[in-house]
Amino acid sequence: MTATSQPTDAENLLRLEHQVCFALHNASRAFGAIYRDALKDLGLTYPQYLAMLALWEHGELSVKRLGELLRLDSGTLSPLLKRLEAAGLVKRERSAQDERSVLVSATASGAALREQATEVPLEVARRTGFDVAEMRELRGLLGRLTDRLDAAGVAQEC
Amino acid sequence: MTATSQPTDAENLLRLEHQVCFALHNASRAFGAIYRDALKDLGLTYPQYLAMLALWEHGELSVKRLGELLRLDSGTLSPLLKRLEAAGLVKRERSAQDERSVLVSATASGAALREQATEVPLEVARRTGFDVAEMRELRGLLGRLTDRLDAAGVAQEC
DNA sequence: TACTACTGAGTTGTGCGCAACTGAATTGTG
DNA sequence: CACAATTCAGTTGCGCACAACTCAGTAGTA
Repeated sequence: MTATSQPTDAENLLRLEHQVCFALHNASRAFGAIYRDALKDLGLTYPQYLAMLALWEHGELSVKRLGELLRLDSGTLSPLLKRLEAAGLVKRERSAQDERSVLVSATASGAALREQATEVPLEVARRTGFDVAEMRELRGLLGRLTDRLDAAGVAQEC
Repeated sequence: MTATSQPTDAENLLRLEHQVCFALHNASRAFGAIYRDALKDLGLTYPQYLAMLALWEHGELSVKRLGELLRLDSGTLSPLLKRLEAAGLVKRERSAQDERSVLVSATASGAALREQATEVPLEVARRTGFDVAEMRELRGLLGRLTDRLDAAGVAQEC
């Protein structure tokens, strides 16, 4: 570090960028800890919970479509869905129209879990004491950031 | 969704917080993809890069102190540090004062990597095109959120 | 001093995330 | 029609994150 000179705008920017990325990483993990605890009665991890939310909301989904909704590829989804299937929450079957595609849907017991799952966001909200306006603002910032990062990630191939 | 009735406050809140956590998760992964690409020439992952940043800034650190700085426990740090040691970037030795403690420091080659690493945040900044005001705001929101989540996680034990 | 409690690092096991790959089914094109 | 290119799901391998545990070293206490 140059002790005598003022930090330049560029240096401040780099520092800020690093702090934002690290803060994002930490906030995501801290949130994970809250959900891990709130979800342990259901026997679900957070990614499994997201998959069930998608199936509850949309009904039957192909692995591909589910991956688009959750931003996950088959390398992550296939084993996750196998675990949900082993737990009896989900059914998988090849599509008759396109034999490459696998259709995933909640079983009766998976659908029944939805009732119990409504407690989860209530519990999370209770424990975190959210400020609605702040969360709305945060969501907006995160959405814009993710869009820009995705664009930067794709643009790299040019 | 009940098409005829207004969503209740509870439904709004739940919907909102679900999106925030998911948005956080996605933004963190999108950032990870950018860093993964920017770091591949250095042969470092993002968590390894964070560990090197801490060692460059503070010099020799115990595993415990490093874990406090990065918010990681020995279950994550021990194998990570072993990989950095195998790559020749880091040295580990038992403390003479307290034989339980292991002191970690950058080797000559680890220190040399610092020069090359200065390109990383430049590359990330170039590709993401940050809005400084937005990033500053995001950092603040994320910090407050993490504090609240940590407090909620610890408070659970009461 | 002996005994207990605690601390710090490491190990094991599980699940997520991602890259790289395989293999089967489908689509497009000559 | 035949053959190449593409699509979709799954597998393998690696690293991170975390819980639960072990073990050695240290500190506190009767």
